[in-house]
Amino acid sequence: MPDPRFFKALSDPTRLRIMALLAETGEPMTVSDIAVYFPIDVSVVSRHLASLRNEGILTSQKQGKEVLYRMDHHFVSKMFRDIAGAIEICCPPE
Amino acid sequence: MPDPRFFKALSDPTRLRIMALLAETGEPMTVSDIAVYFPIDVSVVSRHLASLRNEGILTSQKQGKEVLYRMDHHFVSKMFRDIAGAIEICCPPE
DNA sequence: ATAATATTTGCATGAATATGCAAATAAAAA
DNA sequence: TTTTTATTTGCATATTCATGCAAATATTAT
Repeated sequence: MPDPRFFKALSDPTRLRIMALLAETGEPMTVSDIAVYFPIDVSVVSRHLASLRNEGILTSQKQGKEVLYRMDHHFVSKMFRDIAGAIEICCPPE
Repeated sequence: MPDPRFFKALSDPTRLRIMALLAETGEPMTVSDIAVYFPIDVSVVSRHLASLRNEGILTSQKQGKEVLYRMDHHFVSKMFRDIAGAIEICCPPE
């Protein structure tokens, strides 16, 4: 089982919608780009993005004055797939 | 993406260790059985189990004065596998 | 019926956290 | 350089939540 902080990062509605947004577009987005979709302050979005990055779920790349955030889909999909695999090993479907 | 409450249920260290315990043993356990492994009050364990059950992660079955909790591994593994699949569809590995 | 055991629930409390606003920092534009 | 733009950080606040303890509930044992 992964660190509970991985799940904690995904346990907030706004952060989960940020994930969905990044997954839909498939393209990296800046903090401001993302903030457009949410009725909260940009600083709060910035903090949410930092939370997700701290768990390895997102990566960031500075480009001029902007910061591009993108999903680390290799990491994330592997994480979920590994968890599913571990559960199926210990509790095989009869 | 699933409901953030699914991840929230897994975001607590104790609840995640309860999951690991149920996965290791592979057998249903009573509240008291589980509580032995944790330095917290039984009532707290009971609440953690209820949280996991509310999200469909665990199921419970009353047996006399005891309550048996078991992991719904079909539900849980499918959930994780579906998430991994969704990510791989929208962000295919190049 | 009474007592003992297992679980849940009510209540209080301290810690974590999501949020807004203002200030700080960084980088581009004028 | 001065000013705008993008992002982050400091601070205060309200809410959520994990926890302990005691009481309530449910079921079995005596």
